[in-house]
Amino acid sequence: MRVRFAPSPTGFLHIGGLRTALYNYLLAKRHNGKFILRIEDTDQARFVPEAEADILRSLAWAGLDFDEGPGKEAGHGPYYQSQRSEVYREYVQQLLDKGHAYYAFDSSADLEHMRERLKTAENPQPKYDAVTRLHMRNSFSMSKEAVDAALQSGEPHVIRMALPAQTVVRFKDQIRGEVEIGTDQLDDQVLMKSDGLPTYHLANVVDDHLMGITHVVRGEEWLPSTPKHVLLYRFLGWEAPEFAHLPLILSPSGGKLSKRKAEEAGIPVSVKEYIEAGYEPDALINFLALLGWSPGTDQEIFPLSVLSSIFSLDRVGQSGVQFSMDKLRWFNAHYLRMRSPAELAERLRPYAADKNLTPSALEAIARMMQERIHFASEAIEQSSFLFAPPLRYEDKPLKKAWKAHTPELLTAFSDALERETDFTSEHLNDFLHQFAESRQVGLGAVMLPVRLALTGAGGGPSLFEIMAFLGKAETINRISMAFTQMPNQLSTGLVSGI
RNA sequence: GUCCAGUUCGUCUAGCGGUCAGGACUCCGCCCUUUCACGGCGGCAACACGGGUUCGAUUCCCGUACUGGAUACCA
Repeated sequence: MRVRFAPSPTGFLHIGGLRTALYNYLLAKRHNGKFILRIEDTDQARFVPEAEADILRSLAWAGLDFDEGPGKEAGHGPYYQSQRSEVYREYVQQLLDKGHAYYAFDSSADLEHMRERLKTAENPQPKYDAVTRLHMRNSFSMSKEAVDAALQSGEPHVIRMALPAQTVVRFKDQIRGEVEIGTDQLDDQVLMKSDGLPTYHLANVVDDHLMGITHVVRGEEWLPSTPKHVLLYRFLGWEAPEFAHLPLILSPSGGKLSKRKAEEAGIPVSVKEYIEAGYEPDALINFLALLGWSPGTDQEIFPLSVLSSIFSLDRVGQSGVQFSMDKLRWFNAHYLRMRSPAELAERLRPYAADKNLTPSALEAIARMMQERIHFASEAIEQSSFLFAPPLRYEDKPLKKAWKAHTPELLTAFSDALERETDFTSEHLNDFLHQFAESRQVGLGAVMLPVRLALTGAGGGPSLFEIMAFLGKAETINRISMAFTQMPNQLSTGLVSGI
């Protein structure tokens, strides 16, 4: 089995493109086949120079390594369509010779006029078809001599596919079953543009055949033009590959996930944005895998390696799917939690660049924040209390924490802490339990005010971990600050001295 | 307009003639916990509609509606 992902370098890799690449990759891996990358750069007008590098970078980030492609020649290259012009010329000549293609000299203005003239309410988009072509400037309407002369004089022209009239093209789609479309619904597709480059339709058929592609897995937007491709294979005397058209990713507001709609919904469209936002690649991959494919069981967590062994086309859905940031966020948090503290610490490092933290301090933060973050970046953002005393306390827990006996309790606690030498979280845990017991108070009576004094918030990581991280001096310092600031905030709503 | 696809909780989905229509995300409640979170338990919530076929349709067939895609010298 040989499959390919064939993006066009017209922009940053789209999230939907990544999913198409993923499904191709998984199918290849599942069957010990080859995953090929081909750059379809036949549109000079829309070419974006940095797009290819972005595609390569995005695929590598996601872990989708290709077996053949740019920089990985394997006898089927080149893998850039712009470098294969000779190849296309050869086959288009065959089509010309067999009468399955013809020259057309119409300018874009001519085409516009034709469409304008033939346009009616019932037929808003007139086709360049078996009837229309007789009234245009091409091999059908012109004499052989006139055509030759035009070619000789270098008149701009395209080569169009001569569609047979009144023919029903049937093909099997791996996901949708039998599909049939009549040629009366299609037009004489341009195969070779006036700039000498092929259109997608020609290039894709020629390349897929020459590269030995056995399964074409692509987006559903290609379904209606597949009959043209089937016909092309037939005209060229080739066996067509299997086709599988994936359901499209829809925006939550409906419609294809376009750049504009995605932005409105707060969904990044390009993979680049996910990389920059610090998403976990395995989380995105897992999410994308389940967006249109189902394993048939209740399991949802699948690393790429596992997906590679269980993926199959027959479990790909047929209907469009909406992208859900909520679900993706959940996957991201889940994968973050699956990391070891050391691994997570490495993920956090870029976000703590300005903090000058030791590896063990970073790992301590990783442990404290692991279960309460959805993104790596949040660990540092949400633990600012580790680096500076609170500017104010949360009102609700403060009211709950500040009782009549609290000052006295905190004083005693602070004094006892002063005498401690072992400031590990394990020991602090024992210490605090003993303290509460000796004072005949519940744990909460002392822990809530202390937590508030240290972090300013009613919730958060283990108090003992926090104390251990801050160290003895800072812990005691923040508790003593609380003596004046807590009553102050309670009576005036403001914190003094800050 | 025409053609091609599609339609199960808000979302992703399981289901392939007989199920209390299952799971996940979101939301809500309870438990665990010093707190928050994680986790556990529980709850809200779906077969687009109308005809057939059948003893019986979410499941098969036909139609309608709706949704999406295509209709370029773009992919």
